[in-house]
Amino acid sequence: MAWNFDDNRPIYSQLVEILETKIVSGEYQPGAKLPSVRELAITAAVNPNTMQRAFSELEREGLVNTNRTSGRTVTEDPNMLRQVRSQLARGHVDYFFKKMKELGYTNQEITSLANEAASKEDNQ
Amino acid sequence: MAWNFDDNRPIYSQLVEILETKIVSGEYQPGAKLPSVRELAITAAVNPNTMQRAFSELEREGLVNTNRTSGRTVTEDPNMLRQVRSQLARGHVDYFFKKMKELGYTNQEITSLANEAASKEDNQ
DNA sequence: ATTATTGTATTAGTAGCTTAATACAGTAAT
DNA sequence: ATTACTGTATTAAGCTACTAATACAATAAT
Repeated sequence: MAWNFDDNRPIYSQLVEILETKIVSGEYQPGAKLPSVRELAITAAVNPNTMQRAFSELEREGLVNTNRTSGRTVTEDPNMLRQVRSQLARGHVDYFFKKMKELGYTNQEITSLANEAASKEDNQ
Repeated sequence: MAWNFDDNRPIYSQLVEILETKIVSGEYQPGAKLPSVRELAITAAVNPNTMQRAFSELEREGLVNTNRTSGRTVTEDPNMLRQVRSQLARGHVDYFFKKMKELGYTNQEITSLANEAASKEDNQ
């Protein structure tokens, strides 16, 4: 997953979303040590303060644990990981339907488009 | 469709999205006269300058026509309306799949969730 | 013990978004 | 002709996000 940002949203909140996704999808394994704030800031090409701000949010959610001098680790609680993953997915589904209905699409048309898109893309 | 904004994106760009949706979904009919900038600014509870900025974008896209002293009208070109509607829908579908795959969902899981959501919501 | 690395905090400057308050020119309505 | 309404432009102020440049305390590594 790439570190691409769109200009229309604050970077720190996009960082939160990206880091959450990397964690719950397993790209960062449960219990694994995360790169340091400075290191990740370089990787993502953002200011360390901005990365720090994103991590404050992840810390608040409980997805990461912080040891002041030895760095951060991903939570090892599998229930939390599953739950956050489901929440994020649910949010995407709801948002998708909300937007499509605003455009005037019916449930049937929406699922047809989804099935069509799934069959056209690379499998898995 | 309501005039609700989230804090994480510029209001003018959210206005563009809302106005586009109202137009291509038919809430604002083809050829119809639109409320004035000042009037819409009051309705949406934003500054007239912000609403003006949004309309500049719609004007640039060709979705509305501007008569300097008599106001704005929705385009009467049905092809343009259909095309923009499809573009917006396609964007939502693509974004939905992109985000779900980042979370580690397969095509099959994605379409299952979509079908499930469609059957649970109010029909149509 | 010394060094390097960790998270964290602070201060300053820049840029963009939004609001506010006007103002102007053209036209429709009266 | 006067009035009201149209889109449009300008200037100023306030706020937030972001970057930059440091600094400090705690700990791991040497």
